[in-house]
Amino acid sequence: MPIKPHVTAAQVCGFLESRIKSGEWGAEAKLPSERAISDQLQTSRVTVREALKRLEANGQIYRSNRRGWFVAPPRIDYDPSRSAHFTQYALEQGYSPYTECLMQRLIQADDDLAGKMAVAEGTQLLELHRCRGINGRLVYLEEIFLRADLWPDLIEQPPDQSLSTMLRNHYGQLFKQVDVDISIASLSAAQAEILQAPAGCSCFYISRRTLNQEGLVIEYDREYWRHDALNIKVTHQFAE
Amino acid sequence: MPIKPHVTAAQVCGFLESRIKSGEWGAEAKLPSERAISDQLQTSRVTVREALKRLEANGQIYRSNRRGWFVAPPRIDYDPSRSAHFTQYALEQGYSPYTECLMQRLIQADDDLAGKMAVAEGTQLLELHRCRGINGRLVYLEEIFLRADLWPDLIEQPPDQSLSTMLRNHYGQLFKQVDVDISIASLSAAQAEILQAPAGCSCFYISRRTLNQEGLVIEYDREYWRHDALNIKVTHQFAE
DNA sequence: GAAGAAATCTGGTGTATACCAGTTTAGCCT
DNA sequence: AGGCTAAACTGGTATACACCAGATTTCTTC
Repeated sequence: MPIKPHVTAAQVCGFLESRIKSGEWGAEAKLPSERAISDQLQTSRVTVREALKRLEANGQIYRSNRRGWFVAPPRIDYDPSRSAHFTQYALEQGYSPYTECLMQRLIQADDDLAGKMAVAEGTQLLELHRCRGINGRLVYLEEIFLRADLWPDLIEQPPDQSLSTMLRNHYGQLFKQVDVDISIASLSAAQAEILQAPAGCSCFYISRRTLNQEGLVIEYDREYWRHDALNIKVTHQFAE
Repeated sequence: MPIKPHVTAAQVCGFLESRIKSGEWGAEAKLPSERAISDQLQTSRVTVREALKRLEANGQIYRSNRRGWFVAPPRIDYDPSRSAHFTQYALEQGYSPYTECLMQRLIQADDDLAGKMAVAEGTQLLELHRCRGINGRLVYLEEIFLRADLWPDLIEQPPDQSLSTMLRNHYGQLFKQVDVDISIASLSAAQAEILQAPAGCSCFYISRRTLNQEGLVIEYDREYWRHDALNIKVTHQFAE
């Protein structure tokens, strides 16, 4: 008959959750360290970590590599079918958006990319890597692929402005259709490092193919979102 | 200077992944037990579990409570904006769909539901809980809410047939618009038990509001999907 | 005060062990 | 062959401990 029954991970979850819900720990607040929590609740650090991972799984908290655990801010609403700019979405919802171009280069389409963009293998493509954040926190990485023949001067452009606006205004392209794929993936080691997330962290994977009126794929992009940062909203109107 | 460097979780991931990708362990195959893997690779069970959880996070494997770990079958493609029946989707993709009605009752709309369905608080609603699977594996739970005044006889109907077909044919309703919300949540203890998933397991949360031509909310449902079972595909056509 | 080095703190990852609660299997009995 | 029981097996969860690497803070030095 154990004198002191074990403190369970579920109990630790409850303890932490009540403090988050009560507002004692507001958005972006730093939680006590794992060791401090395990001392306070008379349990082991392993149990505390188990509890923290469960709260992380449903997006209530997140961690920043070796800096600590933080209360997750509200999710951003996002409609991937609208090809709309992240910047506008973020501003409309009262956030401070941030974009950084990580890489920009010309590549040749491999088998997979050629299929996705409906071009011949070896076709020259412009590849852009960007990361984007709100309120100082990086929330997703994106890899953009554009047909080099359609955007001959694009590599000269400043990469931080809204790409969709630029494509629309400067190149006069009109979007006709967007195909969106959403699933769950995990971050590669390199991606995890950029987002300051742990190795193998699960994320939202969103890929989009944008077609113009002639049916050409004018943009193909892959986004890797922190799973706790995003709420996807899609509205579909049925044809009459 | 350590004589035997530690076996890392990443190495265990590599070991398991190579066997899955090579086809040595096909879809639905049972992996060796955690203890057998840790013995074979000369590492601890904790490290093996860490590796298994990473593969679980990106949907390569899944676990069934206290039965073992299994190779995840291909994801099912699903377009939540089409209000289409799961059964049809599954059949088209060559799966054997399965549906079971777990619960069916009349309730009164609380504050939250009243808002979602655009009715007054206290309005009588029909609530249905179902679970659905493909090829013998449960993949999601759904909670459906219908206005009792619009479907007076529905509670008498056999619950296992396609609800959307039934609504369309039997009640002559035409769908006009669907609002879809997608995010990540975690399963409640009760939900986890039904899906044979571990406590606090992360899942896709999809909620849908279907409006008819008069703008009435004729159906509101919440779906909780195994995160590894689903690939969401949405196509959006821009207006001319 | 600014710059740089060192100590401290934090999560990340590994070791070994233990016991519990369902699932599956093996064996026994009828 | 069928049915029951008990043993073995599986993952789930907890203990305690140790060391690493990066982030942060503090202290020292100029």
